[in-house]
Amino acid sequence: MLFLKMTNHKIAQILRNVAAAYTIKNQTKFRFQIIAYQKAADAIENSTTEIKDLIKEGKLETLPGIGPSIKSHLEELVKTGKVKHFAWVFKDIPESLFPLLEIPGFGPKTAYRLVREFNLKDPETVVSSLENIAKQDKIANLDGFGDKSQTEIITAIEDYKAGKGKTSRMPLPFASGLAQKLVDYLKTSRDAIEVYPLGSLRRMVSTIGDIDIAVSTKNPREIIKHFVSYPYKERIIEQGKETASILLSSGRQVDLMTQTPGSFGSLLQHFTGSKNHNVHLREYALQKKFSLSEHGIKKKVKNEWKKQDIKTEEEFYKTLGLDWIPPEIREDTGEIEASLAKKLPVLVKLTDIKGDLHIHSNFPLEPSHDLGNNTMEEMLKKAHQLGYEYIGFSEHNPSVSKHTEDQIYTILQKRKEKIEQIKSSIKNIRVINLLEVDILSNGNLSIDNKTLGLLDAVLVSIHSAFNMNRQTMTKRILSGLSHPKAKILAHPTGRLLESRPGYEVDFGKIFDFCKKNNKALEVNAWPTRLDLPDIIVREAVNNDVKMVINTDSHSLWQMDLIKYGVSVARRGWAEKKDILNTLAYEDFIKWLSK
DNA sequence: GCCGTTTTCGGCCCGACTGTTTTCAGTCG
Repeated sequence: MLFLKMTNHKIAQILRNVAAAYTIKNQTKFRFQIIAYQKAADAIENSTTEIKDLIKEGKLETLPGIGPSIKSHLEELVKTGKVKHFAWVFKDIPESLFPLLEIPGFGPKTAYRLVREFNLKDPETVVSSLENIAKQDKIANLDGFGDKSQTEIITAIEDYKAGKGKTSRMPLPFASGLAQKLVDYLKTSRDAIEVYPLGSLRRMVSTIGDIDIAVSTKNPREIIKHFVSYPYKERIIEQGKETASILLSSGRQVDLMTQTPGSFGSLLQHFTGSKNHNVHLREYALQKKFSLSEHGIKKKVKNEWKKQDIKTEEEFYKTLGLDWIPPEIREDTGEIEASLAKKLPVLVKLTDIKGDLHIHSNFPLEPSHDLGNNTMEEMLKKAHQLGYEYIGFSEHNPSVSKHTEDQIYTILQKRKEKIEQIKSSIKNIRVINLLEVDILSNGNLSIDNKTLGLLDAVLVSIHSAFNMNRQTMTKRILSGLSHPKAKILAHPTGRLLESRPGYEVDFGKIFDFCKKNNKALEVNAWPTRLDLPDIIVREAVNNDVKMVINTDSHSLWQMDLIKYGVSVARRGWAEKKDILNTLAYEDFIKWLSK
């Protein structure tokens, strides 16, 4: 039955389509329903639990933005595969309209107008058909359209088909590098006083769509002229008096906003987002007779709005009676309430990290997965430079198919001798003898007890047979994790950003087990993993489950990526106490041997 | 249609930019 396979993403999409359909039906009459359905879609997209499981557990209404009405519609959807009320909303709305909404510049009104005008009915071909129609010069003479909008439609569709613009997201470190180039370029202008990357980059979101940059200046005209002359731009998307957007030849979009130094605090706050954070903040502010924007804070005095310039972000929040909120948690998931109550978390910091426990050296232990590129000595030197107290080597276990148990024992015995020798010669950093061990599909660890005895502890992880159902996978992981030597579950969801969704696991059960048995979950800092995902980190924190932040480094330079793991932990509201590798060596070892 | 540190009723963010318009609708974030 089809509906059983309905993912959260799919359900969110249906709700967004409902909002779009309401917009076409009567935007004024349904304006609050439109907002409500969009909010509900956001909540479902961000939920870590499948909607059908939430329904089973009777917890659907715990999602913010889901009330009695949408709840009953979703129950109907999951039970029967369709919803009476939605059928009514979608009546007279051609299905072919929805693919067009994926294209930048197309909203419900434009899309509806065009599919009706040209009688486009097939969702599969609507985009190409419309492109042809535009190229045949048939749009420009419609009422409300013109040559320019026709050209824009062609460009937008071509970009969309080529995957340019807002159609894909890039890993955070890649976006940081790209943004830095823009920042450096903008700083070459005399008129640029301060330049910062903001938006999802500043909030350290795992993947970034477009790059947002703010400039403090007394001369926005010059800054914008300079910006749109960026040598690596493909074209200018828009260019106004205080903002502009360009498309890079790499297909990425960059948005620029400017503000005078005296009001720069307001722009920092506005352009950092998130959108939901800002909307909530503005609603809260209204109660206090404040109106917020990127230009400043207006206060209502005797029925007249009086504008106040805001220089810094701290001042912005303070004016509203709030503590400054770290950008990483500005997602409208309780941070405004926490700030108001003076109960914001003290988030873990990069400098709190005292060691990295997931390091692959090039010690030749003939693994079935990849070996590292540097010697143990080189990696220790790097760890010392990073200010660490300790490091754990955790290469993959030797290949099971290519060795006998005795051979594996011998390899790891040699490795242990090597580590002992290093311990006696290198004194400025402590070494822990770990290993990354596969959990086989039957739940057993891939090496035997005798060999495990050579090690201080192991990280366990899934590297095969990903396609198990939730129950079996959960059982498999708990079985592997139940070995006394297994202390850390590495990259717990197995996801690869933008390419693999990760296997299905019941994290409720994993949390219970970890808490009861002193196990930890890894926050893997590898840029395309960032696994645990931030929203699951948040649940782990709420369940008092401990974590470690590791890089999974296979080369020296990768050890610097730890900051991205820290940012994931921060986005999950993790404090120092939640992260075990903030402990001093003695305390960490004490936990490891518990 | 949702929600609550004025509220279970009566609210619901704010502004830039563009194109096609002579004052605004649509889209975006």
